[in-house]
Amino acid sequence: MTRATTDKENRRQEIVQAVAQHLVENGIHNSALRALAKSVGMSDRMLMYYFETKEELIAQALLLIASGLVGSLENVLPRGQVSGQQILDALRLMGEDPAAHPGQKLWFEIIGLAMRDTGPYKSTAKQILDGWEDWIRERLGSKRAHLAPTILAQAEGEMMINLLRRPD
Amino acid sequence: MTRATTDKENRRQEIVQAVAQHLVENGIHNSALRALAKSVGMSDRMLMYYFETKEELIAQALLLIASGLVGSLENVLPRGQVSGQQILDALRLMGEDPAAHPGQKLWFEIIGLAMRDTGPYKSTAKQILDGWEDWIRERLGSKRAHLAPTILAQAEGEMMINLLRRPD
DNA sequence: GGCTAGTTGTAGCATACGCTACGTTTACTG
DNA sequence: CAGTAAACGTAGCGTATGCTACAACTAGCC
Repeated sequence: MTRATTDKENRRQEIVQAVAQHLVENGIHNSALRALAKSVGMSDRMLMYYFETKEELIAQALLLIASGLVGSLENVLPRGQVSGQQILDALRLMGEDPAAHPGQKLWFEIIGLAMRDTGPYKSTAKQILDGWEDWIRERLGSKRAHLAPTILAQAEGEMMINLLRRPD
Repeated sequence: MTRATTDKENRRQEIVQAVAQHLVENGIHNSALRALAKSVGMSDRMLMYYFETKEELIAQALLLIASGLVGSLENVLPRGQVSGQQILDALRLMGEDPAAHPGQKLWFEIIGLAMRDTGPYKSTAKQILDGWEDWIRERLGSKRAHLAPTILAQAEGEMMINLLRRPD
């Protein structure tokens, strides 16, 4: 029984992984249950077999994306004694990478949904935001840690405006 | 015939007005045709009589909101020779007014939809963004006008983060 | 009064969505 | 091998959505 549980749990993780990828590539807007099932390679019936509701599935996928996103930041800058300007420059550089754009779009899609919080979007958005702020604070060092909220806001604002004004 | 056209046009404007109000109060997420019709005080059938598609109706309402929003900014600060800090402070003060929150939520909802641009959201978002940037540039005066994009990003980022972290 | 054009109500179509009923297959245990 | 529970496929339910067909009413003009 424990073995079966483990297998099922592994399967669930694979599904969450595939759904997360689908979300990044296609957005929440184009993620009906049937479309997700197609991306995962199974029927929507099976998604409901492995997860109670669509909302639970999406929540887990967003969680995975959030942890991956914050984790990927970990090694791009050393901790402590980095100036705010250097942090902003690093974030700007990362933001310009076209490979990062789908994830950024998804991020602001989540924010839009969080505004009328139905479901897991608001908590996920807060979590990602906190992750970023912690990351900034750690680079700044304790002496300038109070600048973190301002730098975060600047970076978020620039990211949003760039996405809106980009042609694509 | 010209008279009939005028009457119909007036009626259209009234509808757009009511729909705009509904959008600000309830968000795009809760704005199905039948819900809009109820707010306007007519049947959804009539909405389709006055407008070709729902998309056209929403687009016009968003346009009205955008122009009203930028227009309301006009007299809160004098033009020219205002420092970036003063502008940011003024925007922060406005953003803290609870009466402004529904509009702000709608704003980020529009941005989220603009990310997968289906319909009028992206152009409306750009338009509002340009309006704000122009407003900032005019307050700064020509000497410091180049600071406008940075200030705009800072203000947008702070507004977004505040909305996400607010309890409600 | 008839006629036409603009206006409105009733009812419902077609599609998409999240989710489920129900039966069948698979795989493991005794 | 028999029996049982997990794993899956097929089909479709109920609801919501954007939109429309169709008939009826109203108003102005001859």
